[in-house]
Amino acid sequence: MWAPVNINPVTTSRTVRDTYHHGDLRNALIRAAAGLAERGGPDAVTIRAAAREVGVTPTATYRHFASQAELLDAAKQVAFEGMSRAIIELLEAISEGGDPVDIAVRRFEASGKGYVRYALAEPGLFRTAFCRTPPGHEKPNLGDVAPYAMLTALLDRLVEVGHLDPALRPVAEAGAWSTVHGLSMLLIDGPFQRLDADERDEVIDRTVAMVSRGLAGGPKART
Amino acid sequence: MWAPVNINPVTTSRTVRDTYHHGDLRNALIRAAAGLAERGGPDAVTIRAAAREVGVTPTATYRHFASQAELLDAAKQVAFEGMSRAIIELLEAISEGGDPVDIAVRRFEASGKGYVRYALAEPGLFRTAFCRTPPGHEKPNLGDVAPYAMLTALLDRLVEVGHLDPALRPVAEAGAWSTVHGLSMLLIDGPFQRLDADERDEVIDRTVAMVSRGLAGGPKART
DNA sequence: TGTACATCAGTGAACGCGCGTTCACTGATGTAC
DNA sequence: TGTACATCAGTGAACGCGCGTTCACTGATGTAC
Repeated sequence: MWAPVNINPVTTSRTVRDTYHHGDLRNALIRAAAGLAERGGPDAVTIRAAAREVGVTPTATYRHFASQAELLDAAKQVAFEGMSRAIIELLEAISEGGDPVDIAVRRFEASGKGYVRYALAEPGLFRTAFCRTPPGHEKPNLGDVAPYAMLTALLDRLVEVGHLDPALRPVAEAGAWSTVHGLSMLLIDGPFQRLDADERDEVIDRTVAMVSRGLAGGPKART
Repeated sequence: MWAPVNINPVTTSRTVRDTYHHGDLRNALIRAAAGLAERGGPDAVTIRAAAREVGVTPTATYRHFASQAELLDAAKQVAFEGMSRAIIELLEAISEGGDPVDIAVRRFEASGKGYVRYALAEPGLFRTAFCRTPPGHEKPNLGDVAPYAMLTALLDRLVEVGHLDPALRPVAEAGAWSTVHGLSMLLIDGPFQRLDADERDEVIDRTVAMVSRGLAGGPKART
């Protein structure tokens, strides 16, 4: 089930430069930063390490990024993009046709599993995507976060199709996102990190199913 | 709803020592480490800062802790204890008597809200409780984590009382914990940190309710 | 087509910082006699 | 009750590290004439 798929094509090209001018330093630094994040998480994303990776003086970095925070932010963006790509990949694997409710639910569940799968496959990037942003630098708009927009669409579809009670629709994003996010964290850094592959799969399946049921509205539903 | 309660009595006593021998340096260092974690999260827990706080040489710390990792671990334990206390406090506020199903569900939901509440009240300690442990130093046994044992008991009770379908009982801990953990993370460091107090309360209430319904088993339950 | 020169993208040395950790030491404590 | 001495819990100086960031600079580039 969790076959290793090349989820994120971030390369760690350690290309040695042969000209004085690099030509594409900004992008090279972003790639290096992403590679550092992949291997060591957000703490590994430093100006000096990225410059070293690219084969350039730390000072050169300041032509392209005002500070370390900006470089980290770039890595963060790469991480988010990788996550979106991973989720979309799983979403698109769901065959169309058949019962629309079933399809909508399966697409929703696939997105959740894709989220967790990305976290397990790329823990460093996952941690980077969600590392603390210094106060004042947060993304102003929640809708700008791609996975959030994706989730909103999936939930809207669940309402259209009759699976999700409209009364339970408000802020349903929070519940769904929280669950897969928490599960990811607990699996990669928390108390669930010692689970073996089978236990992990069971936990993921049952947890995602729990969210599906919870959104549908239980028999003793309490709003 | 989220009235400020003194959840964690960790003091930051900056008591100046008047004897050469401290008398209780180990505990003083733990208290200092917890204070640092409270104010600055896990990254702020350093040997030097803790020693400074207590008014002692960094070297003195090594009489009581083999390394910085051990000091951090002590702070982590304090954080977990604080969390347990906060949750128990809310649990015990639920009046007994009346419909046992209702009580069991309300206790379960209170524990979830207590978890999130602690994260919001003490983000630094919360982050410390769940900060990455270097591989090989993880807690060996999940049952040793106090909140986990508490959660298990609450879920067992939900089965006894007939709210939770026994077929859905296995690994239900994972689903419940994941949701409140993810919600906490997204609220304190993630994309939900900009929500105002009302939005936040709505998100918490609806998300916890979603878990309750999901555990009970929805109309279109898919195991 | 050739050249002067402004602009741009890098270099290299240096700063100050806080960290974990080690070392040889010394002052305080308490116990055996 | 007094004292010698072992033990213990601290000190103080130092190490090497990697970091972010600044400075004056220089080599490469490309454009105007």
